[in-house]
Amino acid sequence: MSTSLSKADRTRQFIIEKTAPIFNEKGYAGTSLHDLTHATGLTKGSIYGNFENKDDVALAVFDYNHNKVTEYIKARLLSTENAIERLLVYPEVYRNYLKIPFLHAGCPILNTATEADDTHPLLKEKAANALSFWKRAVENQIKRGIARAEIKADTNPTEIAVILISLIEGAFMQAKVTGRTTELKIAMDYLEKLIRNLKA
Amino acid sequence: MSTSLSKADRTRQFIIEKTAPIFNEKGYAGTSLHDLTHATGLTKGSIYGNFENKDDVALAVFDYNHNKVTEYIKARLLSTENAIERLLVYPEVYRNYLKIPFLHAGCPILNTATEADDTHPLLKEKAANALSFWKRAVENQIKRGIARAEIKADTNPTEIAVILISLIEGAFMQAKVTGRTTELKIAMDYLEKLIRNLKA
DNA sequence: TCAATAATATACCGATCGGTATATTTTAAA
DNA sequence: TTTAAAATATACCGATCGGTATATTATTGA
Repeated sequence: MSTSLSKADRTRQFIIEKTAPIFNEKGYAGTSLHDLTHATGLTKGSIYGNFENKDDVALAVFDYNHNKVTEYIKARLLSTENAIERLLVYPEVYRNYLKIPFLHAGCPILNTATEADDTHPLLKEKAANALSFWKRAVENQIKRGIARAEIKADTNPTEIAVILISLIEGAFMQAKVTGRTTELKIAMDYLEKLIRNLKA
Repeated sequence: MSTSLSKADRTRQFIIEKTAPIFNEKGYAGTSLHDLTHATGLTKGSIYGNFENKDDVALAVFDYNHNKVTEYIKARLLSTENAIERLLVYPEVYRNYLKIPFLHAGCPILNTATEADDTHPLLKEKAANALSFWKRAVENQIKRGIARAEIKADTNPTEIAVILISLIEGAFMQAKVTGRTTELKIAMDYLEKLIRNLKA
């Protein structure tokens, strides 16, 4: 065999990859089984042979979408050692979201959080965990920067992390709904200034 | 008659008021006709006698929800003449969103913008207009504050408006999905500092 | 190469979707 | 009080929803 994955594992992955953009675009309630069969070219029988139900697909898709963003950011973070430069990766990435295919339909965390908060406990929990993960990652970058004497010692890691996430998500939402990047650019410019001001 | 409104007008208003929280909670795609009949105690015939279709209800409900928030903010804005105090109304209101019934299910702009951006052009436009309206209102408060010499003359009204909106929406989303207000509090504390720093 | 088995397709289920034609009831002006 | 019109309820439509039992096909270890 050319791969160690079973046929089912490959089909499962295939379904996730093909339907990921749809869930991110239309949301959980807005995505139908027909959308899944149409996007994959498979039948319901095949989809239900690999997933328990629609929920099961949605949860796997969230992980996939979130992972894509995380990997993309991570690769850029590791391209520099400097803590300030690393923090600047965030505004840089989201400012250019139009150039990043899997961010076109929106931030998976934002989309999922907003739809699922009152309706879908499992998705809600996944979105909440993703946010915690993101916050901790930013906090750790700041702590590392303080330890390396690249960031002011009196910087509050949690505060900066929360501001960074809020600005990105809030501005991203505006960009998506207005169809222009004016506000996103303003917010990311401000965030960059704020980050540069952390320099020791 | 005790009111000048026709029966139909009153029923129409009744339907809007009763279904407003549901649309804000479940979203457009997640709200069914059954939800509407259940919430109102009316039948489909009655609802379709007063509205053209589900879209028509959703659009009217968005206006209603958005108007409620706007009126609430406006009343508090007018309680003070000072520009800084007026700007502080925004973090103060959203920080306490749990105490405000029609904000429990989330900010109607955020909810609508996130769901409708790729799926529902009319709702998307309404959300975009609401954002423009909000931005202009904040800008005008800042310009007024500069004219009254209460705010630094070199303040950029648009920049502050965008930061204010982004921080509120981004932090609000986090509060809704995590179920705690820690992040919202941090973001609103920061926003208050930022606003107080505008003082001339 | 050949079975056993795993994976996928077909055909169907009841429930619910948004929507409507028509009958009944309520409103309100004369 | 009567009556025409407006408002609401009833009963139904076809389409689509998520989901499943079973038949067919493809895979894979022996």
